[in-house]
Amino acid sequence: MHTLSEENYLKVIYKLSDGGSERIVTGELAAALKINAASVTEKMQRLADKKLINYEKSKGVTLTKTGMSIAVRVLRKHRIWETFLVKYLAFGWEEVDEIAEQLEHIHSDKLIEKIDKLLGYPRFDPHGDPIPDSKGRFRKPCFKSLSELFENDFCRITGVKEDSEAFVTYFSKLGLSIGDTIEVKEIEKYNQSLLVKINRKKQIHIGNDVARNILITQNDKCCVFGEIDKTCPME
Amino acid sequence: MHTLSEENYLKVIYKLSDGGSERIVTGELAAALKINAASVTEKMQRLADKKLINYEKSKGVTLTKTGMSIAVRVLRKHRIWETFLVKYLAFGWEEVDEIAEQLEHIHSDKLIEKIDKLLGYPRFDPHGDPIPDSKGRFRKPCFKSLSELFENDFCRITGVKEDSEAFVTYFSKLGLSIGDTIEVKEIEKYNQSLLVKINRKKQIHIGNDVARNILITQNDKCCVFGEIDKTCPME
DNA sequence: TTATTAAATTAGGTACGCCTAATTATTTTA
DNA sequence: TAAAATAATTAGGCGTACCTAATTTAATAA
Repeated sequence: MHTLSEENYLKVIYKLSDGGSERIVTGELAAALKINAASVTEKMQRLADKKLINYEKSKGVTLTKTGMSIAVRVLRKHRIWETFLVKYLAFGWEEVDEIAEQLEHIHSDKLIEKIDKLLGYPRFDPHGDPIPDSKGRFRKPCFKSLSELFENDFCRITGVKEDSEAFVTYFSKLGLSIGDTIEVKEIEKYNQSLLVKINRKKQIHIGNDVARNILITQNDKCCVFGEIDKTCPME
Repeated sequence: MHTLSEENYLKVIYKLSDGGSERIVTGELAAALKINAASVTEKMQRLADKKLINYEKSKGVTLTKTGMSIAVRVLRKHRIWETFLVKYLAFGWEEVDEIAEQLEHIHSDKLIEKIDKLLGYPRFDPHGDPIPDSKGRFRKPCFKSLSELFENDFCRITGVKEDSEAFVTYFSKLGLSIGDTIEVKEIEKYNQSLLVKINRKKQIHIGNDVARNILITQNDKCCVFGEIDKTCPME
């Protein structure tokens, strides 16, 4: 079994490296974990000793096979718990991340399998993130973020990149939901903020910092015709 | 918020002292927590500094008001989670203690209240232990243990004193369940082991060490006539 | 009541997870 | 490419939670 601290480091490396593909540098980890860079360096050395990461001094880290599998398992638990909290206990999707941060470290495979079963083996959590199955497999949707679109592009919101309560609350406050269709009407030259039309109705402004954290899928013009199930955007 | 270690110490003191009434001595704690007595002494000093226990050197500890309320809250969470695991996830009652040991430290009042509600505010957990309500109140049944009975006494099993998987599994293996009626047929002079009749049918032998950990209630001869609901002994 | 035994405490050590300040690498940019 | 800026690492510290060994305190028996 691994420590809470280990699981957290591996999870954050996994997320920052977008599934283990990119090399992550000390400063990024320090910022994400909100701890001092010196502490991160120290921990990197210990994780490398345990063969959980590949660490090259001053050049950053990648996950090993083992490290990756631990990270994915933690992520699986996190997302299953989030789904449970929203579907079974009627929590708002913006308040579940904090609780799931703790629940994801409960060491009982049997428990998480049973909850997974209770939920009907969902493949996506309430934030639109894919839930790895018990063997660690999941469909990794390589969605763009809203900030990558051009004027007049259509898309559908599939998830958010940032899980923090602050962001998710703001996202809701803007009147946005997962599953919404978006049409980019205008991109402001000055600061790349977007004027968009939501569900072919309301028009709002979205700052570039926000747009970067909104994940979307572009089915060409599909979203113009297809019915979209707003309550269950994961199917 | 308190640390995991603090919560565990306070919980164990509470349990050993039978609800905070008795004074607990270093060695008992060391044995219960399976750590060295020197480490316990050290921790006692820190808990005393934080006014969570009353500590007199070499004379043991009692809980303060604050310490007691933390212990009861942890116990509440433990027992609610156990009930959840058994009722919602079909865990066996002998396997839930270990998982609840971890779940009891999740810091979210809202979460535990929601689970309590989901379960319909149960007052007893699957082991027969009372669940404190959100204000810390609970009915403390001062039941005897089976080992205190005399020959020809009748009683009904209401719970167990020891939660360990080893004990609880053995308890089941003997063919015993909470709610069973017991008639003490004979007490062996040599080692105080008991020959008992379960539910007026099967006769078995129970060692004194086991009998000490079985809690019972004696409703005079009531159990002879009254119907007993074996599936729900808590009501 | 004193000697013996048992239990609790103190002293001193390890590992972890964090910190700040000083040093060394690496990148920028002039 | 050399100087300046930025990032990473090392050195040295602190608090917590454990440990063993030595000592002190309390309980028991002679």
